[in-house]
Amino acid sequence: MKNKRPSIRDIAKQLNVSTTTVSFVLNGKAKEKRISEQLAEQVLKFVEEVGYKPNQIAQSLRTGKSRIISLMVEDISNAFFSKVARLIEEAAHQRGYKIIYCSTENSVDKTRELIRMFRDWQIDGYIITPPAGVEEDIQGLINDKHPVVLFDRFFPRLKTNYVIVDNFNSTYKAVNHLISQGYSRIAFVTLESEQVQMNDRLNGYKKALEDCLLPPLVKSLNFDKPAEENKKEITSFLVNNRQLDAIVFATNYISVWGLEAIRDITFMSPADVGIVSFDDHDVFPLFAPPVSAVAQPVEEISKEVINIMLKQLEDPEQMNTNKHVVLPAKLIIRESSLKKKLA
Amino acid sequence: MKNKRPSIRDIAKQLNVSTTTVSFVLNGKAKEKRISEQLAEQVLKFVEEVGYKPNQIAQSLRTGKSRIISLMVEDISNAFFSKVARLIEEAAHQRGYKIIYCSTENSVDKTRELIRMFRDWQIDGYIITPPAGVEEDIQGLINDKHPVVLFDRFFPRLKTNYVIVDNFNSTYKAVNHLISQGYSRIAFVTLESEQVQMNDRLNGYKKALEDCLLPPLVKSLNFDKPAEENKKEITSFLVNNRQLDAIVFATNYISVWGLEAIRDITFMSPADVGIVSFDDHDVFPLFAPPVSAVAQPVEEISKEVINIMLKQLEDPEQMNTNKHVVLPAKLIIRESSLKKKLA
DNA sequence: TGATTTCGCTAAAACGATTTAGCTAATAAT
DNA sequence: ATTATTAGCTAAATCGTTTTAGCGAAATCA
Repeated sequence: MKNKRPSIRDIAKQLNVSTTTVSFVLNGKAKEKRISEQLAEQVLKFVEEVGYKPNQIAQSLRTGKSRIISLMVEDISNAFFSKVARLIEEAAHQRGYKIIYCSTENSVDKTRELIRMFRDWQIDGYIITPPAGVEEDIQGLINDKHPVVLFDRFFPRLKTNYVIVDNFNSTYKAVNHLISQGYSRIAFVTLESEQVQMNDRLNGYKKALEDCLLPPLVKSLNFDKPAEENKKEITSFLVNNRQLDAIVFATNYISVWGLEAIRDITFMSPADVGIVSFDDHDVFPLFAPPVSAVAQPVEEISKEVINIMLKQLEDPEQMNTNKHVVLPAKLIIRESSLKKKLA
Repeated sequence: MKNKRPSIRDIAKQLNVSTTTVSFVLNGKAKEKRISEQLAEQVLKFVEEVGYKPNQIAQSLRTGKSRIISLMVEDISNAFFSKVARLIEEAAHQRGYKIIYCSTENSVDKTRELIRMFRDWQIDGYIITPPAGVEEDIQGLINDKHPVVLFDRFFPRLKTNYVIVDNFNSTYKAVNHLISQGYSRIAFVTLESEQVQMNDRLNGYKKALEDCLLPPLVKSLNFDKPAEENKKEITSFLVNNRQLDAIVFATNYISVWGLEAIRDITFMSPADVGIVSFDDHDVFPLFAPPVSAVAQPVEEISKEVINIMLKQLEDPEQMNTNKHVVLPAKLIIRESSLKKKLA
């Protein structure tokens, strides 16, 4: 049989004191509550000896705090998100918080259900990359004084904390880099999406071309469609626009689709076309040619996110103070975006 | 102010019944406990109306069940693990369970601490890819009647449920494939590791060579060292063994290191050497040449794992019944392991 | 009719912590 | 010597559920 763990009452009984006393000592309120040093020490020693650990559930029920933070990302199996998740998890653990991750899959319904579930669980805080359409649910969290930090994207109309990268300028620079390399028919492959970060990337692209009086060429995909279908979409887009000489992909997984598409097109080789991916990926250096990327500063993003979250948790005064962190992304130039010499 | 959610008492009061009654109805025990259909319906209707949801924490405290399963993987940012995690998460959600993931980083200390923490939290079940050295901690969980499922690896001396792939035969076949392609100086790059899955892969490799009277050539890396250092190790290994004509990498991230190493060696080109990676990766098809891989059946692994877990959770009779699932892995042959014609 | 069974419901005790309010004895003040 | 203060501790309420044991009224039985 599972032999029950000792409760605070067991401890109290064995020491012939009240649970109150034990609780005070354990919560470092011995001084404040005038428990004699002698007794306090005795309690601590005994607790250490028997290895007593307070029951977190009971503690949560009583205090209303769970020391759990939820981390809802678009897709945990995406390299960018899993990296951030890993870093946030680590930082949180060090501060005594647990993280529950999950993937929203950019679905409003799933996200909504998850938020509801977490609220039922009285989770302490919410770190979210929200899909378009959950604005009200986030507002609800804020209204009810739950600490919230958004990242990767945000809602312009919502007063929230968020951490993002400067999508507009990053993309602008990436496109400019291509132009400076001599590319002039530059396409942009993105998602049909209302999300700000996607829009900013698109606008950065458009602005860069506009500034150089070049025509934009945009292809939008549907996140919800299966990958295979999106690959085909890209393929026919490329086939129908043979004049293009460079492509910017708006996320790392779109890049992967796109590269597969290029591979499958006989008249096109990855060496013939300038490529920049938004979001870096461990393996991009290994492609032939290596793929240039706009790398988001994963460590800094994670650090900012968890800091804002912990600050809120530790000081309710700091609740939803509307912190906006915009970090620069870094253009990593690899061969794929360098103009090859003509034969 | 956070306006408090209604409690079961509030519901009871408003309906002029006891909390007991409400509880019975809510838990579907109306019939069994002889609550009149009329009243039962009334309660359900009202609960629906006001959108009452039981407080999960209180429920946990009372029942001792949290409906949370912990999922401890080696590294959540590794494609294999994050895929499995995502699938398990999805299946668990559908059955009303939450998942807490975390990364062990193959550290005994971190794993131990995590297990301790989860025990404090009275987590319902444990899904773990254990690092070597935590055998006793796992045994402790089992002794205390906690549902446990290991995957990716297991401890031969431990009576536990586990789900793995047939590492030995999968590797054996992969090496045989290389041999059949005409490669004869085949190296194996792996980790210094006591973990069974790594050993089995190594042994499968050795056996295949032995059967063909070919000499083995093994390089072992250290998981804890930084990636850069391991890349250098591989580089010097390759430089010192110029005679080799094919390599099997024991995990997908080792493959990535190895491919980088090859890229950096001037006299060697990925096209010149046969390559198979244990563990597939989304981007392997995109490499030049595309990388062959032993693909673990991610969906089936996840399905088996969560099924065994749920069976235990739902029927304590089924607790730790020592289920061993060994799934076949699939050799996916891409260009990298096909012998090129000599010029 | 009186005894027994069934029906429909509920009071109250858990679960394991925290916290408020207050008690007793010792010390200080008057 | 009486009162006020303080030191040192604790009883009991509370958080929101589940569940055991049982109560009164109606129905059934003898």
